[in-house]
Amino acid sequence: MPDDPIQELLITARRNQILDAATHVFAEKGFHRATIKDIARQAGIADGTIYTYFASKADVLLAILNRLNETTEREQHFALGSEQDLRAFFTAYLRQRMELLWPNAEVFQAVLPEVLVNAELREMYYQQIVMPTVQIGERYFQAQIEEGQIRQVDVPLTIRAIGGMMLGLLALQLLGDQEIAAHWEELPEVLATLIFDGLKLAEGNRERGM
Amino acid sequence: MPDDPIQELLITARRNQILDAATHVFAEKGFHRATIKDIARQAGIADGTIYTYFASKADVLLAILNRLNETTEREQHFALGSEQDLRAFFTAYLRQRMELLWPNAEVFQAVLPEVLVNAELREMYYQQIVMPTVQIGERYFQAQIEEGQIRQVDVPLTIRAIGGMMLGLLALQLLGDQEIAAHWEELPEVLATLIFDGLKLAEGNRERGM
Amino acid sequence: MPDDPIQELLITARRNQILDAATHVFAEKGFHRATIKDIARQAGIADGTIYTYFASKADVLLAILNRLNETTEREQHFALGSEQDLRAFFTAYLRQRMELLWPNAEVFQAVLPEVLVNAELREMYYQQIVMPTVQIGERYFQAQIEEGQIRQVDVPLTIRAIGGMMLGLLALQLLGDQEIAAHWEELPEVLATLIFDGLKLAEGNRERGM
Amino acid sequence: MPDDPIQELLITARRNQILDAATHVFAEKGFHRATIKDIARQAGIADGTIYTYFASKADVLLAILNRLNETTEREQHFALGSEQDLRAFFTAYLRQRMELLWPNAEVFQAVLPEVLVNAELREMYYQQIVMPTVQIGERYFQAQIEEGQIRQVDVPLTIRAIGGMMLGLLALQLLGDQEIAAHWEELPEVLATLIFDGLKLAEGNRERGM
DNA sequence: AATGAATGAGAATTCATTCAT
DNA sequence: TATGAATGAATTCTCATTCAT
Repeated sequence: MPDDPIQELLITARRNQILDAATHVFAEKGFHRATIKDIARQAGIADGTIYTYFASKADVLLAILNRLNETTEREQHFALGSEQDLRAFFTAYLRQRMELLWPNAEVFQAVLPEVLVNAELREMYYQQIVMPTVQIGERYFQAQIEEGQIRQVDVPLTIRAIGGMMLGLLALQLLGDQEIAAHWEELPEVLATLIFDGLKLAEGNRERGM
Repeated sequence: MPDDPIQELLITARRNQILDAATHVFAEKGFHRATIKDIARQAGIADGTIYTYFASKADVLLAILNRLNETTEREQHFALGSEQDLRAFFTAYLRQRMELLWPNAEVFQAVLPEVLVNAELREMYYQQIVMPTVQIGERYFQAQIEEGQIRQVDVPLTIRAIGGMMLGLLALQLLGDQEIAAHWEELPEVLATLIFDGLKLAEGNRERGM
Repeated sequence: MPDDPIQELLITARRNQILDAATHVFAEKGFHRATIKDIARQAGIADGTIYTYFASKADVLLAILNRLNETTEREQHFALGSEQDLRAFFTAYLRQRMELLWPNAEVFQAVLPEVLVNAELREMYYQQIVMPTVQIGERYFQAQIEEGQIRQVDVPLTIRAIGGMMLGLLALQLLGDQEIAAHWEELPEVLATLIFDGLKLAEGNRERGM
Repeated sequence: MPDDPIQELLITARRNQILDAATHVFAEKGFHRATIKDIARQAGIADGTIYTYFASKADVLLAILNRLNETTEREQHFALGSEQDLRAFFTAYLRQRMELLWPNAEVFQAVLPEVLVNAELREMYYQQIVMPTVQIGERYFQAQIEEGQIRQVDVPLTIRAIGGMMLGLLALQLLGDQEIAAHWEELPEVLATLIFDGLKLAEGNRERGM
């Protein structure tokens, strides 16, 4: 009975149905303003049913976070360093990062505000989502520096700057910025150029004011 | 009574006392978990007194946001472009941005989560705080490009990338990142270099692997 | 189907299985804190199955009460007055009363609290369990008095005093009294002496202070 | 402010108002069936007000128990052993016990069922109410035996038998027994005679069948 | 008959807000 | 103006009961 694979499937499906509904409602109203009734209605089930699958409202948020964690882990496995052209690689890397963040924008909107405010969730989010991502980047950057592909930089701070930039851009979009929303396809290119080439004029152009 | 300047002063002082208390409590527990009782106790006054100065709990948050807005406006007026060396200017600019954000970290922690979740506040925050800052940056970048000081870039996205980076770094720190907290003095330098020079090797170093 | 004796047996067995489980759980947690799930788990069946045998949770308690009633009735039929020695008779009588009460202590703990609080159950318990027992005692005492075996007493109150004593001692034990639990074997003797001889000194001992 | 004697008085009065209401409602419906709304309505206040004075519904019950404890303690101080005639003393003693129990019948009905079912309350009730009463009795009985006033008996069990008798008679009345309710004035006399003289015929009457 | 997921009524509790003092 | 007790609407969660499988 407990290991009946069909049961298992039904349970997983129902859990996901609830998590989808909760993500939507949390993103719309925030964790606290969203009521169990809201989530149940959105999921098309009765209030009580939620408690068959989750211990509490907080547990629902936790499960959303865990699902995000799984997604993050899965998508983290991409072929780093297979590119020849470093700028092209950066573009690809940033595009992949964005393709992880943007489609999950609703999830972040649902989860971030509460994470920022709840010490326990904060710790969990930082350990399970932020840190692993940061570490992958650090390892890769260190390798690139050692291979002489990129300039000597303060790796930890630089990685955080780049990661923070992605997170910050997402936040600006969540805050209602239309520019980012309208041009997000171009963002990887723009960011890659910014990060790789910097703002300063190319060597040859300096005198010519271009 | 209404125009008595001493009265006015007392009222402002009491309002600020309450806002300070509320900022602290909101940052610690979040807007919803923080109760009027918490704020009153922190401010050393009675619950009811808060309602002499603010119409509602939401109004207290709004007032925190407005006070932040005033701070932002005041500090926004800095002498742009007075620097000769552009990298030095960037360092100074980023340092000034950070000096606006970091000491107000508690305010942001108090305000951001709720702003991300409340459409009305979001609109207000975006119009009054994000947009003005972005526009100042846009105007300045445009000027620099036209003067041939920096490379041709997509100004709106680049500005947002840089602003987002600051916001994102703040967010990472709020999420508990120790690296940023420990090295925030060095951040302006590191970021200025990253943004101005990029990651790619300096021209002369390319073959030598440095 | 309805009169199939094997069916009947199965049904009775299942009902008793549920009643045993419920008695245990009610005694442990009380009627209200005990859930249908608790009872079902204790009985090793599914929640819903209970409703095949009982109309409601209250009905389960009622059935426990009725089963207690049957037990009481059955054990009530003992040979009164067959003893010669009246003190020996009393000892035997009290021992028999206690042997009815003590092994059913769990049942009383399950049932009493709710009976004390529920007018309907109270009425039922009083009519079906208390009254019959009291009446048997009254009839017997009356006979003893008429036969000149015991002193003239207020029969109804005396009977209630003795019955109450048994009930009260059980209650004290349920409340956690170790003395009673440790010495219940001696109780019939002690009580018989108390009730039959009283506390006062035997005639011959009065002067000698013993 | 915290030690303002008028405030203190108001608080005590309001607490007692709530405890009176709760006692009534608990006695009528039992702890679990009684809702906070019931208690509030009975007390003529709003639901929430109860939580200004008590931490929870369980805390209200606890407070009823503590108030009972205070009453018990206060009334326990009576002049034991001042009587000459032992039978008269017993009558007085039992009357005093009953005058403690009977007017508080509602309190017992409110409290006993839950006490019987809740391990924590049980422990508390036993330690604070049952044990002190038992110990006073034990000490007194021991003294009487040593003075040669009463027969050698098993003191602990005898005391419990007498105390249990009182408790059991109260229980029988709570169960709806009319006989006890109608004759409770006579009970001390009847019980004193029963306990002191026992049921057996007075010496001289044995042969004459009286 | 047995199961146990789903239901939704009901209860305890919280807390923003009011208002008499 | 300041106070804080009182209010009661709103919310989370529980659990007896139902019913499709």
